[in-house]
Amino acid sequence: MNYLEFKKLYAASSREIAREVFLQNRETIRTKKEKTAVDNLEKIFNAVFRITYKKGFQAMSMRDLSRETGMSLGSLYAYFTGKEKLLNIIQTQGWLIIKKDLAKVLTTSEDPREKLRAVIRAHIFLSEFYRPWFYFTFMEARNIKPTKLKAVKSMEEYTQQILTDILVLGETQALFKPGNHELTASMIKAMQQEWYLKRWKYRKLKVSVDQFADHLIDIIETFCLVKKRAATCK
Amino acid sequence: MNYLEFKKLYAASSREIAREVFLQNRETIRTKKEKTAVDNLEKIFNAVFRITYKKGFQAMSMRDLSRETGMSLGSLYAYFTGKEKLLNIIQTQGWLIIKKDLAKVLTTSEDPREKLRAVIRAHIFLSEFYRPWFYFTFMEARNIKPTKLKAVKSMEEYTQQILTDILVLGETQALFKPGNHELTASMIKAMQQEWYLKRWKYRKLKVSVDQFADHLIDIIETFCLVKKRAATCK
DNA sequence: GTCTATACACAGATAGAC
DNA sequence: GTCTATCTGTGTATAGAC
Repeated sequence: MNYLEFKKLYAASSREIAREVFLQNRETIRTKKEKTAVDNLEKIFNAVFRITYKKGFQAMSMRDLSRETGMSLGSLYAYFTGKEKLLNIIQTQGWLIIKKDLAKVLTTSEDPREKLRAVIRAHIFLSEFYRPWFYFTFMEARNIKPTKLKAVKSMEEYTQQILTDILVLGETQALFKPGNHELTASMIKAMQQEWYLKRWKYRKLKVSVDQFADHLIDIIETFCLVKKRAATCK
Repeated sequence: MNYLEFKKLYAASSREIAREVFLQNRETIRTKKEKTAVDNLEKIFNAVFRITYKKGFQAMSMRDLSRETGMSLGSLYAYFTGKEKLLNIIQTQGWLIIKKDLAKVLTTSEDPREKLRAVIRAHIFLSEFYRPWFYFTFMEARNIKPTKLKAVKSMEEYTQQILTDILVLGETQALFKPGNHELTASMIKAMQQEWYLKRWKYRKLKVSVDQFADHLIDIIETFCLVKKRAATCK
């Protein structure tokens, strides 16, 4: 499956996320009319991503956000009780998106080789589609209060566990070589992250998301599969 | 070469870095006595790393820094003209360290296979030794003024170019398979970065820096080398 | 060379008009 | 539902005593 096909099948739109945030925060959002609220939430999130990409969340002032959205300070505070709550909403929602879509992918195949390919691709494609959400969640992870911090680390652990499990399953079926699967899973995650952390680099190199995913899968399959046609170091 | 041997041969001490900063900023540092200045600079850098690891540079106040170093606000300003200058000093110095030590490694061997291993290991070992500097430089890269931004991107490009050149050289000698070497070099960089960005994960998995480097080299050699003994997916 | 006390700007947040 | 005007805390930075 390539990126275009994936996009059609799995990804919710940016607007649907805003709608979900609205539904889950109805009691604190002062604007009750759905269309207005969802419109504004979408505007707010996009503005946050634009500003924080350049200087980070802490350095973004509410006045910056007011300017970028075209909304007044007072209006902004109708949508969240404070700056910290806004941070919280974005981080929580980001994690929910990933988890939901990854779960769908997991059920697609029984063959560990297929499964591995599907999960690696899905994660990269999701991070492409929701790049601002992924980038933000990674870069602002430090600002999470200790109470919520556990949830973020376990998200890293959750996605890594999925990969490790597939590698272990493949070994029991004699499809994958034995080895330190946890470490290999970590390396896969590192390469996946590269895609959304250094997007500017790949734009410059003119590497598409499909090429990137194929290359990563090629490296991992050459390393893990018991037999494999001679791969090129492409 | 393992980490212990590397450490003895290449790495400057944390104190020597502070001394170099002192020498390069003599005109702006108000404290003229070398020992006092270097002592305090070392204390300041360590405090900055401890604080910003948890909450980032923007969120660190000068009062935080005063508390952590045990120095007063007034004293701190004797060492840099402002918070922004402090950021600048750390980022510049971090880059100088890496460049100098990497250059030394490059001259060690003529065989591309040896060279590739040496460069990959050296980068990981340096990032282990100077972990706070690497972590800080990566995470605070966004806060650099556009005038200095070019230097940071070219640092990423510089280290990547070294890897690409080795892969291309190896291909011309029929030691490495043909392929998209630039993309492979990117993937190597991504995995190297993983080591200093997610140190907590490897502490938990009880993976040493030597194991990590070996695993990364194993993956890349399995993918790139023309012939290779059957590798385990360890 | 280092400290305390303080100036001054700007942040987050809210009250109340429209 | 959105705006403007404003409160209050905290930030960076400095002046001047010791």
